[in-house]
Amino acid sequence: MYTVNDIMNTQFKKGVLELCVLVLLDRKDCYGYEMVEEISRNIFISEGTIYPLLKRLKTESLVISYLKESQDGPPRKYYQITELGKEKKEKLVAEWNEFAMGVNNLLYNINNADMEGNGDE
Amino acid sequence: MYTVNDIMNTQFKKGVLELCVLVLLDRKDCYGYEMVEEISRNIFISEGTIYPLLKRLKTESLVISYLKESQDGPPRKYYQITELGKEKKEKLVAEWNEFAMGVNNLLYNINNADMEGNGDE
DNA sequence: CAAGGTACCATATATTGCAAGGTACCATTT
DNA sequence: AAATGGTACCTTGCAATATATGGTACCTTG
Repeated sequence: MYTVNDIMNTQFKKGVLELCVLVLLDRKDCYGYEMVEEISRNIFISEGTIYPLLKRLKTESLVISYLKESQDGPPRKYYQITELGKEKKEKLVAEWNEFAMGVNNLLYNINNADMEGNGDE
Repeated sequence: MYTVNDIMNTQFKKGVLELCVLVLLDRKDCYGYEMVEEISRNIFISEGTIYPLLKRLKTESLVISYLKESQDGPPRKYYQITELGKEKKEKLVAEWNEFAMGVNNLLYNINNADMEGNGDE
């Protein structure tokens, strides 16, 4: 079921799954189980993680949900991203990019101390 | 003092700071306060974060420490990476790269469902 | 009707970053 | 000499979140 090795550092994921879910939902409506499968293609995720997350997103009005019958099992609860959710997504994407760049700078020893000549305190 | 905006998602950092510290120490011995300054050039980090982290790394024998006098203030506690620490660093770097790639795949909609034709369950 | 896949959910736990607060050294200023 | 501010260390309590675990229920197939 899970295609990515599960030894991946759990801590790395903190905060990123919210981003991943919002990105997926910005493409199309999805139900929880489906998102676990999608995300699992790239990073390991447990089923027990997605449902509390979706609940939180709904509480924060970043998504809404509706039920839909299924032939393969019980009814599916589809989630749809809201305008607020889209804004949040954009923000998270920007933060992620900045963050990932910062980490890579540190890993590759790119010292940008000189690049910020303006004392911005 | 802190050059990176502090609105960056706190959760993103989980687990990454350990990686950053080990990478810095793999280049040269550092003391805590110094590492906060170095890391802060790229991602925000609070002083209250580094000392418990260093303590943990020491407990896990990933680093050792020694004191050294300073003209600028109280004695500095320098940290030095161990062989075990270097192994851990390599592992974390690899995990980080895999993870960051996975997230980017999701963000850029690179569907690698076809790339793993072997049903490996 | 039993088994297994699909699909949902809740609870308890562990990890870890941060804020807040504290101690102490040193140089400069008043 | 006293006050100030920067350097440098540390601890405690809190908040956020991924996971394990366990549960319910639908549907198909043997």
